[in-house]
Amino acid sequence: MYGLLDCNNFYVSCERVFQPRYEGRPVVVLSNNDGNIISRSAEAKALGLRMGDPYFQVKELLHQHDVAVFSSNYALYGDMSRRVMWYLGQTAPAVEVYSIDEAFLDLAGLEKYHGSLDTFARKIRAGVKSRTGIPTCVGVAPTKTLAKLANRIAKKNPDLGGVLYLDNAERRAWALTQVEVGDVWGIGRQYAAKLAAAGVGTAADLARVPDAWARKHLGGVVGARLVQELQGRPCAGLHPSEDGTLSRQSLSCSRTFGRPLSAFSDVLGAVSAFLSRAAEKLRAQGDTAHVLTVYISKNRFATNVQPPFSRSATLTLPIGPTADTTVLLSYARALLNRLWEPGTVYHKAGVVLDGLEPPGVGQQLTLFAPTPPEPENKREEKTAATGRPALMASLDALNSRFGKGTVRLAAAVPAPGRGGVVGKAHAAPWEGKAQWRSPAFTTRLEDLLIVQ
DNA sequence: TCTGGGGTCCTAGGACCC
DNA sequence: TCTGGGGTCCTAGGACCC
Repeated sequence: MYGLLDCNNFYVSCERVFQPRYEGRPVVVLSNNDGNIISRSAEAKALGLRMGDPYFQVKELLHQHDVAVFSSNYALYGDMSRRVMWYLGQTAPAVEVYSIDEAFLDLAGLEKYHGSLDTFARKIRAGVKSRTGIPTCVGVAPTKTLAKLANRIAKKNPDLGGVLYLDNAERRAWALTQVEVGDVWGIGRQYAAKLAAAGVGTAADLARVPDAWARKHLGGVVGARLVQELQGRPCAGLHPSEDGTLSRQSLSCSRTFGRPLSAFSDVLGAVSAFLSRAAEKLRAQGDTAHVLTVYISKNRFATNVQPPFSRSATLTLPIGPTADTTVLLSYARALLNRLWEPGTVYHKAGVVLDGLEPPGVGQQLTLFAPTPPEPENKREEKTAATGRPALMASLDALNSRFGKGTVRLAAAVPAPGRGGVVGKAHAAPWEGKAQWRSPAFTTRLEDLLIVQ
C-alpha cells in the first residue's frame, strides 16, 4: 500500500505558520518576479482566483477583497519542506520525496503496528501538523495513481478529516466516479480534451479504456501504465529518497529578467549567475555534470515577437563531467555566443545541467586541447579537465557560512561591483521584483521571529 | 507596464557504428 | 529495377507534474 501525503496550500500555509494573523483571511503567494499566483488559501480560491492568474490581471480583485499578497520566499518554503520530510522519514518505513510539498510513503506491513492504515495516516498527519504547523491530507491506496486520487478526494471533502483509505474494490470503484478525468495524475489539458472527445469523462471511464487505445492516444507506455494503475495494478514503485532530500537527474536555473535586456554583457551576467547557482546545487548533491544547455527567450506575450520564442544550445563537455563553476562558465559563454542575435530583446535566460554522475566515474583525460576553453597556460590546462574541487569547496563553505552570494565569480556580479569591490552589491539588471517577501524566519539569524 | 521555475519521462529522427 | 540488420548516441520536442 502507498500513502501520499500532500501539504495543503503549501506556500500559503508556510506564511501562516509564522504570521497566524493571516489565518481565516484570503492569502495568495506570487511566483518569481511577482508574476503569477502560485498558491492560494481556501478563502482566495473561493473568490475565484485561479492557479497561474497573472498578478496584474487580478490586482483589482485582490485589492477589493483585501487579499494578503506575498512574494515567494523559497528559503522559507524549502526549509519548512525539509522539516516535514524529515519527520516523515522518522515515521514511515520508506519515503519518496516527490515534490516540495508531497511525499509517497511505503506503508507495507504497518497494519500490524497501527491497527489499520487509516489510523496510521491520521497519526502521521497529526504529527506533521504539531511539529511543523503545516496542514496536510493523506491518500492511501494500492497504487501511486490511486493514492493521488484518494488524496484529492480527501482535500475536496473536509468531512473525511484529511484522510481517505481505498482499502477495498468497492471503495476504489466509488472513488473513481468522484474524479473528473482531467484531474487524474498524468492527464493534462491535451489528453483531457482528447478523452472528452472520446466520451471519457471520469476516472472510472478512463479505467475502462482498452490498453491499445491508451497506448495510441495517451503517450504510449505512459498511458497504458496510467490505466493499469487506476485499475489497482501497480506499475510504479517507490523510489526512496536518501535522508529526505531529492537527488536530481538534471538541475537548472532560469529567470525571467526584471526588465527586457538587449546587451550581451547583461545577459552574460545573468547566465553566469544562473550557472553559478546550478553548479552550487550540483555540488550540494555531490555530483558532476556531463552535459550543459544554455537558452535565451524572447517575450512570448509580445504581439510583435514571432516564434520561436526560445533558442537553446546543448554541449556534451569534451573534457568529461565536472562540477567546477569556472570550467562550466567558459563553455556557457561559448554557447551563449552561438545563440546570440544582436539587436534582439531578451526576456529570460536559463542554464540546464544534465548527465549527472558522482565524481570520478567518467573522468576524461583530453587527447587534444579542449576548445573552448582555451587554456591560457600550463596550470590552466591541468585544471581544465579536473576542475578545482578545493576552490569550489571553499566557495561553497563561505557562501554557506556567510550567506548566498558572499563570494561570486566576477562574471556573475553586475557591473558596478565587478573587480571584487567590497560592500553591498548592486542589483543586477536581470533581477526581478519581490515586493512582498516575508522574512526568512528559519534560515537567517537576522530574520528570527521575535516573541515579546 | 506587468504573464514563474524546476523537474520527469517518452518519442522520433539523424548520424554513426559494426 | 534493384539498395541489410541491429545497434548506440545525440538532439529536439511534446506531454506531463508540482
